[in-house]
Amino acid sequence: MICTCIRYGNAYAFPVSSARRPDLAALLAPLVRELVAAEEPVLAAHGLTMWGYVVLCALDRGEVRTQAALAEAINADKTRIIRTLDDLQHSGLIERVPDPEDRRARLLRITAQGRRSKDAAQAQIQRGEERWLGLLDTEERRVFLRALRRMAADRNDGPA
Amino acid sequence: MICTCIRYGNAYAFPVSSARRPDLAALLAPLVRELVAAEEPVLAAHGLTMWGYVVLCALDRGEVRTQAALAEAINADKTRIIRTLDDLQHSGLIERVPDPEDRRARLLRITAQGRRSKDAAQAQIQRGEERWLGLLDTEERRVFLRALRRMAADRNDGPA
DNA sequence: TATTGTTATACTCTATAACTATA
DNA sequence: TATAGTTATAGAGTATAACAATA
Repeated sequence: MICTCIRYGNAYAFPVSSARRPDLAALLAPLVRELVAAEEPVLAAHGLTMWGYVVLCALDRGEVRTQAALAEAINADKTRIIRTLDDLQHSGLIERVPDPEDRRARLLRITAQGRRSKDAAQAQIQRGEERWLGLLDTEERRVFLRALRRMAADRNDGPA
Repeated sequence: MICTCIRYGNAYAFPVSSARRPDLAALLAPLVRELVAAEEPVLAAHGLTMWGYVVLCALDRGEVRTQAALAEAINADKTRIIRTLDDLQHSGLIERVPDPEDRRARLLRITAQGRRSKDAAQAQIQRGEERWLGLLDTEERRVFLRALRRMAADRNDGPA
């Protein structure tokens, strides 16, 4: 699969099964890979890396402030976002200021420029997604996105 | 969230965007990761690795015979499936016989035992997928899977 | 003692190059 | 010369461990 499946954080090939219906992952994983492949040149054109874009999106949501919280929010190790933060800060896309209430922590914030870059990249990314969503009619598209959001939102609720 | 995206074959974190709607990849990638995480213990219980399962599924489809064709079919480098093939062969799940018409090539075939293992694992995997598909009603499920198959099938058709 | 951010190290997985034997 | 399969090497990306500063 991308057929790739993911363990640790690495990607593996996925089968397109011969069963009555293919495994969900076997359908989804190649699609994800294509979507990601389509995103990368767009991000590059906007001077962003994938991780950088991830961070900007998370900060723009405004739900995290510290590096530790950010790392958890994007499911990354706290050590592996540091370089990304360094670069984003150096480019003026984020700010990193000491937390006056906890001098160990540094508070992160997306800058106006960072938001502009992120929004511009995202707009182009979502236009590109029409290559796939355009295969669906209006009703299918509505149901698909609703279903997908529900399944994605179930993330933290499941029993195991 | 997985939040992982894929480049080369590696995984990256994905944003949950603040836009009108999240990026498709941001919705799909975490879901894929969860699906994969759910598959792994099942595969392990059946004595299979993810790559091994991928290979068995591909061979069971019967569309490829040589190692090179298999590698292409599962989007893997030809060098990185060899160990997997060695293991599968050693476990009696596949056969690898010289091609009488081209003595360079080795023809791959899933064995009856291999098919049993694959089918058993797949049945359990698809039962486990009900954790997600069960969130959809009958009509949603039908539309979702149809839409997904259409988008996944578009793989080789697109303009770029 | 625990936590935040950081750096340095080791490990996993992958791709690349090089080899052989055939074609 | 090109291709199928294989092996060995180097590289990218990640997690783990260890550290300083602060709580």
